[in-house]
Amino acid sequence: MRNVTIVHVAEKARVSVKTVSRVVNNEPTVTPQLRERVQAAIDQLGYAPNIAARRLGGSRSFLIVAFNDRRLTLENWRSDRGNNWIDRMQYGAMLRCDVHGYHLLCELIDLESDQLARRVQHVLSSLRPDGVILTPPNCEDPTVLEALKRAQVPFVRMGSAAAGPGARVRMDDHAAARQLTEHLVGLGHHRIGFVTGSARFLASRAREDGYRQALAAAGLPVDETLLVPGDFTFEGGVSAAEALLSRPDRPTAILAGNDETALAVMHVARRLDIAIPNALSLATFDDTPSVRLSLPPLTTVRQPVAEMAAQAVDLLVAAAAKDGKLSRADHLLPFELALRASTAPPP
Amino acid sequence: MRNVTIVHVAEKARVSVKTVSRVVNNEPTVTPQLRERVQAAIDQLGYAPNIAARRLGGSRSFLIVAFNDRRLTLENWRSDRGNNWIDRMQYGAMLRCDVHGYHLLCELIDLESDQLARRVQHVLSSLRPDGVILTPPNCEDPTVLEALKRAQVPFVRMGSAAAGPGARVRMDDHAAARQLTEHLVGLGHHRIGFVTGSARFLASRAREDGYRQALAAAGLPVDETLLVPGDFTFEGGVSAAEALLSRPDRPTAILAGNDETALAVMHVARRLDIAIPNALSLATFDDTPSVRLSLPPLTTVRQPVAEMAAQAVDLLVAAAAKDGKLSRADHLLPFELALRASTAPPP
DNA sequence: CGTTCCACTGAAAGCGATTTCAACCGAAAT
DNA sequence: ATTTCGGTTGAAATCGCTTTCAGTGGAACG
Repeated sequence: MRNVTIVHVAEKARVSVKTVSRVVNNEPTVTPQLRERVQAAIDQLGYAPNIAARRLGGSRSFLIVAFNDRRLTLENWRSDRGNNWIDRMQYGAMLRCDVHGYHLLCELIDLESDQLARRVQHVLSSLRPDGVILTPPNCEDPTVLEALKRAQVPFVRMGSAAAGPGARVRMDDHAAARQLTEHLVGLGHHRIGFVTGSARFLASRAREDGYRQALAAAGLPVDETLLVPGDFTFEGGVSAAEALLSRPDRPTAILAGNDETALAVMHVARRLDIAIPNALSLATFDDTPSVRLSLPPLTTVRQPVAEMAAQAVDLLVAAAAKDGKLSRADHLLPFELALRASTAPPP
Repeated sequence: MRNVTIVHVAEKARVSVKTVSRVVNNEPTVTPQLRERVQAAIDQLGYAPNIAARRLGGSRSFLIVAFNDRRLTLENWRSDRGNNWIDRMQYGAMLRCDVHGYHLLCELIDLESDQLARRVQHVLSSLRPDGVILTPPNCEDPTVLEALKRAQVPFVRMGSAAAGPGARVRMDDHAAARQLTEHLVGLGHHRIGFVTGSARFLASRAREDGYRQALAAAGLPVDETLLVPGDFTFEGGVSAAEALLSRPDRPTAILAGNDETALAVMHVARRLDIAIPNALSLATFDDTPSVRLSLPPLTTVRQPVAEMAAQAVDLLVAAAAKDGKLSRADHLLPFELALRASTAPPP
């Protein structure tokens, strides 16, 4: 019973090794009759193809590598309230890997290490995965991207709007901003401030566009003075919030470009004694834990992490099955609105 | 530069393939001079041995599989407050894998599935890992254990005191109970109740022993009537707590056999209007999130999950390097006391 | 000085799949 | 009736490493 190989199956089914291989790989040119006989032998013997041999003989490894940042991972479980991005990514990826007969291999990398390029290259060359999944912050790291490109391994960047090599899978920032704005409009808000994100990121533009579009669709004018540039940092958020909230005709609601910015807005509001959500509604993006656990918890957009990972796996597997080339496409996935206590009708 | 194999290294270093292999595997019988020449070639070429070929040619696969329960995983990240056992396990395991040149492969299994045995067997026979790490609740599942035993793959059960095949790595329940009791004694408690755990589990006995030993060491008498049997369930905890707390000479502190029991004690205390920690101190084991987030948060023992995983990897790698046999040893690791608001000096 | 032995190095045979390519067979075409 | 062809099947080479075993040279020994 131990060590059942393709040869055993072939003997039992009285066919050649190659025919068994055809059945296992679902190749079309096998007569139904033979296929059935072979399948029966496989089932009876409990045969499962050896992945190492498959990799060595063929062109695929049936392996997908996910690089996780070591510091982030450590921070996550240390803090007891870390975001669960990695878990959700793994879960989604594993489920799809399973379906495709693939396996997910998680590797820790340290973006701060001077051995980073070497490390990535070693992992790739010893594992020779069919594809790599990158999550923030790895998917923005030039060293990692360069190493992947040099190794010519297909990869998907998850949850990052940054331009660059490899395919991208992320949520639809435009639609997210639109829906968040619609939510505020639906509550009765007319004057909605927007602390925009850093212009370097595509996501910022998309979010601003979504905001404008939602207002236009609601027949509301866009007051350009309510659009204040932020830069995704707390400090930037503070100045922007001060500008918005110290005006006599201050907005009744604010959309923050990201979570960090939102926390800054909360900070300023508290200082100015503006109650959230009674005097000011606040909504933001990303749904990091700090925002979920803040007082009050903030209304945000929740990224479909598991779904993104699933899609990433699908893309990589499809590429491997074809020619090992992955198009540089940009895939947008629907997201989830987390309506929480920070948004309410205007005063 | 692409696809550097051992042959290329051998040619560059002007030695045989076998010698390169010896250097890579750190075999002793290579002269320092040769070793250096080979190592230089390896570094210059950026060579990393192909894991698939290594597995196929040799007896090791350099792979360790960790089985995670699908439902638990899903529940964890859905609930937004799941315990981070899995993350911590992965982190610890990965770090050690890295050191040994191994790779960690996480696989989801569904304990409820009727395909469970098949699934486990398939994973093992296609991956042929050098070892398997089992976490609760997988490490108690007879189907999984049976499949592992039949496949003759070494495995480590983490965090479970249950007897059975495979090696175990867990915390020292005896010492944990002792320290928890000492903590209570240190606060000034003399009458400390103990709702013991289910007698089926070795951990229960160990905890009870630790409790007794701590009392003895402090020169306190053991009042046998303060030891009430629980069974690790909420209901069992309720009856035990009622028995303890309705006495006129009720204890000023209670040690609960596990977290579930502790929650039951809290429940009863609240009903009887006994304030924690003012009128009653409460401490427990396991540190599941429910206990961390309860009001007040409970003093507990925190399992050294990452360290246990690291040890598990070390054991498996050592076994693979030797003869592929893993002794059935039981390894105890030090733990961490989480002193929280549920324990205070007696009234 | 020849033999034995040890320490080191290398040649060749797998490991279990895929890939390539040749062989086969019956049906359609000539 | 023979050739041709498309669709199936199988034989053998191959992937990159380890394992096994044979060989080589020099020190130690009689």
